[in-house]
Amino acid sequence: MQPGFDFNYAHLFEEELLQEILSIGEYKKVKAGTELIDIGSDIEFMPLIITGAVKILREDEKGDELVLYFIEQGDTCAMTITCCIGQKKSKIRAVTEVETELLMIPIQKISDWMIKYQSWQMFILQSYHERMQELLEAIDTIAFLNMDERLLKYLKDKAMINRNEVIQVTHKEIANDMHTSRVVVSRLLKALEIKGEIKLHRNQIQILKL
DNA sequence: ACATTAAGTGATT
DNA sequence: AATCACTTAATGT
Repeated sequence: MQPGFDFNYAHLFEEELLQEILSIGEYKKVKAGTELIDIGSDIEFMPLIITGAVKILREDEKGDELVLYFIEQGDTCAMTITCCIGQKKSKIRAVTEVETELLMIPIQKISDWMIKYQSWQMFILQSYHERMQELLEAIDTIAFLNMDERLLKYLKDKAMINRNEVIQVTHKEIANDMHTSRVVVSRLLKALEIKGEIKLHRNQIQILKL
């Protein structure tokens, strides 16, 4: 059994399914910044995250990005579920945020196991539900929150994912993730620093109030 | 010492 | 909140 897998998933599935997952799933360890799924690509595998985190983003025709949410250990990608009920091409991009360990499950197995295992069906529905919630939260954030609140949420999410109150990032990168300009980010960060929420350094930001 | 990249700022729309 | 134009600061060669 892969290290870590036990901890996150073992209690969810019955023994027989667990053995199938372990024998069929392909174990992978990837570095931070690895693209797992691209927009328009065919989805062949469903990733089960054992450790680490993945950034899910949307992109427009010009290549401008917008981060929707992050997924962590014990989570899976809802896009792969969508593709099992028709849609084949991915509508989102998935990039690892930190070094991540995963199990790649062929998508055919998703529906096979849905019929065969009650626990798997629950897991898939539960995951889909959680992703739906996160998507709604992302919409709320973009539609109802001011840019500075949005920025603070982004920083806190990022700190949470990295399990570190100091995050390694440039203002430019934040601007890309939030689909705004670097100048705006710099100004808002400065304001947050004055408010005592964060401390700024070159290439890194310390979150003071988590 | 010089070039490059990150970050700060005023002014304008 | 976006863009421009410019400055200042930090870092690499």
